[in-house]
Amino acid sequence: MPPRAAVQHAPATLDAPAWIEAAFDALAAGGVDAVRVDPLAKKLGVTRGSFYWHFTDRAALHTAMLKEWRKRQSYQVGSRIESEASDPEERLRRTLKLPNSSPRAKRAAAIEIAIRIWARRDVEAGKAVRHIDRVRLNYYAKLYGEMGFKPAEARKRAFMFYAALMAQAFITTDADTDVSEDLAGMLLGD
Amino acid sequence: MPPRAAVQHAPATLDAPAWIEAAFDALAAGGVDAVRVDPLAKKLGVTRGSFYWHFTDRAALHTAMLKEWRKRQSYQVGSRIESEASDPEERLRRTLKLPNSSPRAKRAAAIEIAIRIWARRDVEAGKAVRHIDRVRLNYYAKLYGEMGFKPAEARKRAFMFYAALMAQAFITTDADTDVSEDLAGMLLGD
DNA sequence: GCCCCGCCATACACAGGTGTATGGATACCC
DNA sequence: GGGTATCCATACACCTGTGTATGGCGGGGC
Repeated sequence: MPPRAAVQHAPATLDAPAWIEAAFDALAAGGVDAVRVDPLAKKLGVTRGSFYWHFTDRAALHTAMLKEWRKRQSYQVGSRIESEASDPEERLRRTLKLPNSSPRAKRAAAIEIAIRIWARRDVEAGKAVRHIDRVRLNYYAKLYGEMGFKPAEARKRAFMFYAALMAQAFITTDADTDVSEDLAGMLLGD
Repeated sequence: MPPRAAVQHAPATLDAPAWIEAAFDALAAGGVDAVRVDPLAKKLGVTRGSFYWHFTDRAALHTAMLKEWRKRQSYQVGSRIESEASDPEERLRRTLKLPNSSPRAKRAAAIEIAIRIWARRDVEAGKAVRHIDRVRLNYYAKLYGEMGFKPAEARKRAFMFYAALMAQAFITTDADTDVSEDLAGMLLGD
């Protein structure tokens, strides 16, 4: 037997979550169209026989990914920020810094972009995105509310905040200058 | 001969720009991977023979698209806004409304998203995006400068402005509520 | 020790896209 | 009105990916 290609810590047996994780990598790298069974199998060092055991379909993998993404609610809502920080302003400030922090966050941002363009043609992906957007905007608005803003103003500021957060992932600043400080200054006051 | 499929005003002879336009449609709909020769040919009512006459390659089409996109600088810089409006504030205000205006703008936004995710794996696309971001940020900063802000502050505000502009295309608000008014209020003052 | 079951490999048929080679049609030139 | 250049159709070989059917291999229960 040909030795199974050297992959990181390939567990003796491959489960569905492992496939989903690899699928997210492919998604981040090349969009939905890049999450294909055969390439994934090669990267995982197995054949498609494994895949079609855990999933009925390529579409099944896609829906599983969306379900998983919804569950994690990707970026940050209800994450450790919620537990670590106390006052709303500090929470927002930390949230704003996330995109520039870990490579894990960069991966999450890439996944986010991919899902958003995916949502243009897939109904389920669209539902997931709308759902997450609602959840996040409500959360930010809640925090701004706790800071003393009236509901209408809080919602506006929440949108601006969300916009600034996402823009850090989308806009390619020349150097990798960290603009989160400036953004915090404008959105939260110095 | 089978009658050439009924396509809108199909010119008797198909030139390279026509292929590129169709390619942009495909790009907006499904990303780079969706801009394929055979489907394009079918949609245009011709065979791939036509394509391979105008282009050497699929890659050649891609680079031609990037070149064209750079030329138009997509969204708005130096567009009719520049010629119609006089003062910088009014220019920014109009720019902010663009995403919610015409279906043409929506198409441009879709193309924009597609190119941005494309830029994650393609070097040339990455260069194009960085270039455009630089151009736009400089332009917005220039306008803010004309409004009286000092360079550093102008650059910060330019980023916020750009963020808000892009977010309108990326964030799916519940209804299609036009938030451009609120954004203008926060970014430009009421 | 046998059997069954979870997990994967192998092999097949098929669909769709790429690129090339070559021929055909049409218009234009003079 | 024959020749040439432009533009596209047709046909071919090839590759990549999908889904299915079937076989093989190991380990746990008893």
